[in-house]
Order: sequence, then C-alpha cells, then structure tokens
Amino acid sequence: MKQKRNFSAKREAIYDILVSTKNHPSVEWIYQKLKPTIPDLSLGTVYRNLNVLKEMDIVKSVGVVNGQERFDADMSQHPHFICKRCFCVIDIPVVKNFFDPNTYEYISDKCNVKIQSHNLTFYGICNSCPK
Amino acid sequence: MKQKRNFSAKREAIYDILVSTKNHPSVEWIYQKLKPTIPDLSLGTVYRNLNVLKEMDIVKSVGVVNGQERFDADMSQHPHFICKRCFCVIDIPVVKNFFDPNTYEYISDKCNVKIQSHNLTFYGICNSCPK
DNA sequence: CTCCGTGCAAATACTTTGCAAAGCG
DNA sequence: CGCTTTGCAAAGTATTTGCACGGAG
Repeated sequence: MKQKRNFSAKREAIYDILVSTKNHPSVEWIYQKLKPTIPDLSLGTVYRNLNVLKEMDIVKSVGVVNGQERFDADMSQHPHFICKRCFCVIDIPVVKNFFDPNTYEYISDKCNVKIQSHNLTFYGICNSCPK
Repeated sequence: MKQKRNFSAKREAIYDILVSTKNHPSVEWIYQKLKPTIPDLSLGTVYRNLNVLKEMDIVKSVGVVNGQERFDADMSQHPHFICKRCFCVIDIPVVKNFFDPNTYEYISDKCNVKIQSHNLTFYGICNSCPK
C-alpha cells in the first residue's frame, strides 16, 4: 500500500484525516471516521499514532475539551475558540502577533522561567448553538 | 464548626486551601493536604465541592495538566505558565490587558461566535527544573 | 531474522455517581 | 421534618500498555 513520508498506512490515514478536517477531532472521532474504510483499525493504534505524531511535532494538542483531547495538524501559531455548549473547536485567525520571541523573552526574564510556547483559547457560544 | 459564607466545613476547607496556596492544586493534592486534619474526608467530596465552587464562579479551572485538572481561586484575569517537566503551574502577572471587552467583541463579530472568556497559557521549563 | 506497527484485551488513571446515613436549620 | 452534604464503593470514561503476531526489508 502506498505510503507517504514513510508512514505506515494507518499512521498516514490518521495524519491525513487530521490535515483534511477543520474540526480538531478527538481520538474517538478519528477512530469512528476511519473504521469503515479500515475495519481492522483499533482504538489503541489511534492513540499510539497520535502520540507519535505529537512527538514528531507535526501534530499538536488543542487541549482537553469536555474530557477528550482534541488535535490539530495545523502547526501555525493560532488561537482557538471552544463552544461551551457543543464543544466544537474553531480556528481563530491571528489578529495580531502578540507573542513573538521578544515577548517570550520579556516574560521569561520577568517571571524567571523559560517560555517555549503558548496556547490561547477563547470560550463562549458558537453560532450553531441556541442562545 | 465555623463556617464562612454558609459553606459546610469541608467545602470551606477546600476553598480555603485553594485561596491560600499559589500552586494551583489538583484534586488529589487538596485531598492529601486536608486528609490529616479531616480524616473522614473522601475524594468524592473534594471532586463534588470543586464542581460546586466552579458553578458558584468563585473557583476556576486552570486546565488539565498532565492528566489532572488544576484549580485556581484567584478569579482575576491572568495567564499561567506550565512547566512541561515538573508540571508546576505559575501565575503570570498581566503584562498588558490584551483581551478587553472590545477585543472580545471584535473577534466575536469577525468569527461569528460569542466570546465570553479566554485562557492564556505559556509552556516551557521552570527555574527549578534542570536545563 | 529483525524491526516496526498493530489488534486485542487488560490495566490505569481520573472523575462521577447512587445510595443510605449524617448534619443542620 | 426537609434540604444539603457526605462516605463509600461502584460505575463510567478516557487513555495507556503488555504481548504475541504479521508484514517489509
């Protein structure tokens, strides 16, 4: 079977679905989505491969939303919006680059830590949910 | 036993320990800390009361850190720093108020959502950890 | 043959919950 | 009394892991 990047077929499928969806899926969502086309896929494999992809730094965690970790293959620095009602996760385009290396360094020095990254998340109600 | 705010003694103890510590503790940490003085405290009670305090909006979640939810009784809007090695959580003083109501409204309009709050977290290595 | 990836099931880890008893006004 | 809080244990949910097998080089 064809393999890009020397990924196994299953790892590739997991990565591909992350790249091609904007909904920042959970493990379970990915599993359910792939199961029809890859019947012998197991949940453990999805977990294991997502951890591998995170270590490779080509996938990152959006955080734990309603008890489930959510993932994103878009490694560009951008905030997210999370709906407190339906738990959808939406990308927020960067309005302004608040957190450049200089800002990191400034806060790092001030607080006596070494900042390497950050996560900005907005919470509220999305437009598909009733007000 | 003395009760402020009409809290039960145990709820009060849980809230007090959150107010008086800066380490943004987990449920387990609070439980272990209180157990010696309140021997009949149970873990379920700590979970239940933290959820009550969250609903009362006098305690908030810092997020899930290394698999455990961490809490903060400081309701002022401020970012946190999380050490990726030891998982300590440190308050970051607000450098500048990026996210005022106008900013919320601006992004809300632009992205077609209703932003109510946000969470800013920095990640890196703290000063107590080996480089 | 060796290594990596995987299914499967068991094990873990964290959190929630049902229920009866206790506490408090 | 009636409503709230709690201990305890069981259940629930998400995630990780041990192991043996299978395919690719």
